[in-house]
Amino acid sequence: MNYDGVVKLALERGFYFPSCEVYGDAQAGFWEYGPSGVSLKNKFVELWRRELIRRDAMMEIDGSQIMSGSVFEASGHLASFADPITRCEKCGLTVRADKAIEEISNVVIPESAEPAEFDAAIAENGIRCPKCGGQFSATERFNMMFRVGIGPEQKAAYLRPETCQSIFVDFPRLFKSMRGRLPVGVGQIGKSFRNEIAPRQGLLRLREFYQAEIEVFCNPGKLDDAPNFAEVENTMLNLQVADGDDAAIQTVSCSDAVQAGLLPSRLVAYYLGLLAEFYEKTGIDMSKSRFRKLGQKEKAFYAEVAFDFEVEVSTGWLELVACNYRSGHDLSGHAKQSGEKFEVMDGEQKVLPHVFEISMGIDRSLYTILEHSLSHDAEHDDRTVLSLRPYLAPVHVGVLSLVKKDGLREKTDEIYRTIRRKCDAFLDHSGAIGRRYRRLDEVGAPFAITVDHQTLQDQTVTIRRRDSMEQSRIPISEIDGVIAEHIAYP
RNA sequence: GCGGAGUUAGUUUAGCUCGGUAUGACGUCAGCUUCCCAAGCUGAAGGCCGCGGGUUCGAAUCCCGCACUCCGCACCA
Repeated sequence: MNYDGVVKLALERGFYFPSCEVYGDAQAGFWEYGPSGVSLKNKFVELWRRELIRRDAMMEIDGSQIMSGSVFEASGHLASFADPITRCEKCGLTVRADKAIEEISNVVIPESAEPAEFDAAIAENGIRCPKCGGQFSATERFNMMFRVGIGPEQKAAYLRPETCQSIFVDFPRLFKSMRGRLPVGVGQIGKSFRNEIAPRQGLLRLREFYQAEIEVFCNPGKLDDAPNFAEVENTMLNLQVADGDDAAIQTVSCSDAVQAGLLPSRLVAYYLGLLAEFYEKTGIDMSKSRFRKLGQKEKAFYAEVAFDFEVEVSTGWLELVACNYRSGHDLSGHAKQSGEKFEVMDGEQKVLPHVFEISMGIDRSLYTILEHSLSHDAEHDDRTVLSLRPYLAPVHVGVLSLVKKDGLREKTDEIYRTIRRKCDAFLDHSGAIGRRYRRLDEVGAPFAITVDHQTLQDQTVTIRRRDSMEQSRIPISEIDGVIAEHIAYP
């Protein structure tokens, strides 16, 4: 399916839609999830918990979305998260000062330089607007963090631009109170906020978005220990280590990737393996995925080695997860800024842990799942089918009466009441039976149970499968078990 | 943020050139049919035509501004 097809489904079936849409002053980059979207998201998050948090015995926290200025001084976001920008006074073209200077005159000025240095370089090299030849204005810093004022004095604080800072700040307490031992992962699901210049493409580029982040704290001297590495040694990864979008992608096992030096350590390979196994279970087409090694210029300011997990969708390659080896950047920054001690004991050794991060975009992941799962079934009147994995389906089972009269409605209601607390069931009496099946196909419901006249005689119902459209009869007493078995997480 | 295209019911769409408050389809709801795979019959609801201003006796239609959506550039910590 393509982008427009997913958006149409999202609007028609309550997956997601623009925020504040009834008002003219609604801002771009804000979308909300409807009932189907929330149900899908909750199930996705549960899968993430199972496959990453619980599987690796990580801790999960839930931190504040508003954090103090010191946090972002220490993290480097106040300095590095702000782009130096300048604007053409004639045509209004806005460019990054450092990039424009480098492209036009080959003079390299670090991104973190003072605005006056950019202005000086622009004047010295006679740099003018590449589009219209106009004069550039004085360079300013545009920070992508949303600033908020706390209390009557409006003290400065910020909406977090990534969830992980609470994990770093909380690390000393977590390690002590939860009896941590290296390596240890700490995860968090939550919202992050970035003042994007041009948000676009719905869930793919938001100003307010969900992240599922994991920070693995490890002893930098023991990056090849990875105690559970054997679990993923045969897990296959699509790796793209050379520069360039079209560079070759090699499909190798985690252990081969380490041996061949494609990945820097067993620790990194282990977590990429877990991540690949997780995404396999979301139903995303893994043959359209890659772990792309980022070049020096693409990496975030805090990253030493970075791999993006990307998936091909109709609009191109889409980054779903950033995997960054952040080294000691964060903990040493917070240690210095706060005066708190962030070193911990690893056996007999006192170490400042390094951090390997798995920073997942939930909204983008959900979009990708929808796009890869949505199709038209040409063999059956072009029916629209959302072939979600059963455990991710917003509705697990539709409960239908073949017809409403002769007591079938009442019998159907009774069955619905008994199963609705055990799974996501949807009751429907109205319209032709075939239309109700098709409607369930569109929200991805893997099963439909239909009550007919035979039900009243022998206490059996038909169960219809979304993908094969096959039907079979089962006793009412077995509905619970059959549904539970098929919607269980893998 | 720059340039381009667009915005009409839940979705999709006609009407805009040549101003007179809007068309069809799908969907939804109620009833009939009682039929196990959409598009059968009857009926209904749903739009101040993105928002604001201007021109006009009168604006979906013409003009201006803004917002949003998509595409290209830039941006993506």
